[in-house]
Amino acid sequence: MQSKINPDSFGFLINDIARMSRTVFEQEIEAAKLGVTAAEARVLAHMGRCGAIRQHLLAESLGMTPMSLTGFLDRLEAAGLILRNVDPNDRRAKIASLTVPAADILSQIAQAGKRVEQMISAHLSDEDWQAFQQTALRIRKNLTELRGAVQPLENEASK
Amino acid sequence: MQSKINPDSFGFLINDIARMSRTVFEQEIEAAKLGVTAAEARVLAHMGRCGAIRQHLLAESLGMTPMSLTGFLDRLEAAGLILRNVDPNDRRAKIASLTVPAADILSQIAQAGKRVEQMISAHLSDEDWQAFQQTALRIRKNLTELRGAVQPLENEASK
DNA sequence: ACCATATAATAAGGCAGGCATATTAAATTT
DNA sequence: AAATTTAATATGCCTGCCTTATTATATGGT
Repeated sequence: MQSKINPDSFGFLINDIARMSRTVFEQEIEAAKLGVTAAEARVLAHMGRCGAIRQHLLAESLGMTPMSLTGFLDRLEAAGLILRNVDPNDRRAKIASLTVPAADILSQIAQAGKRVEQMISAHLSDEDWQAFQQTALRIRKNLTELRGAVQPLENEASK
Repeated sequence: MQSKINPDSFGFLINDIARMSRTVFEQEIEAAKLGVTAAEARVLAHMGRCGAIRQHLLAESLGMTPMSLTGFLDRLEAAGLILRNVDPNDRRAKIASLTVPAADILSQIAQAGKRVEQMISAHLSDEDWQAFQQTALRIRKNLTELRGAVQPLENEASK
């Protein structure tokens, strides 16, 4: 009846994997002297997929607040990897885009990612690995939907 | 040839899941008013599994530096959830152990974890879920071994 | 027995990845 | 034209983690 907790339960397990694989990934990136962190790489990767995009949309696609994204973009801009241009259709907005040098970085990030993937998937059959990724995609979808469905409070009540 | 990066690759995917599930977990814990963070909960969980243990061993089992652990233990001690006693066999060392009130917290953490697990595994068959966890365990093992095998540098060279 | 070295915890301080709140400028609605 | 909403940002905070000392104690070599 005392509900023994165990550190192999889902949350801890996923967390461990994320933490350790980020460490490995960052070591790879460090070794490649790219000068970006894993989180910054994630921003670049999304930008690579989306193309030029307004910041708030990019933030949404990354699942972070616009303010958090601002910090990343500040650093990436300082590193010459992205540009911020005023949106001609809405002068409040800025459109973030990758610079030419970013392409090379992006490709090296991808390679580092693949090396890490290989290390991580050692001793796993291809089927198991595929299945794992499929399930992971489904889980992320569940989580995304969960997040979308959370705010049924705080609309009413003032005024 | 241009090695298109995509944000569904392993690293980003795992990271997304970890981040989002930690958020959900923290919301659950917040709602339960336990007064601990997810990372603190992880420390408690490991302590629950290990029993009374020297700090540096606990840190190792958690994959963090002893100094990082010190901070966690400071907070947990202040919250009355753990004790630090001098090891009678080595007065430099301290042995961390759970207090009686921690048992209740631990059990509530476990319940919160289970609720999150249910949310996350929605729409998944039991087989898929089991397989996922098995693979995840294997992956963590790979990562742990990787970490163990990393430091073949920095011993020689001085003096 | 004494010294050198190694080890356990900790203090101090830093960095990254978030967040919430408030501000400013521009767009949109009325 | 005024009120409201929206896009980005400034400021300042928290948490998780690290590195580099520092202090106290153990331990091994001679």
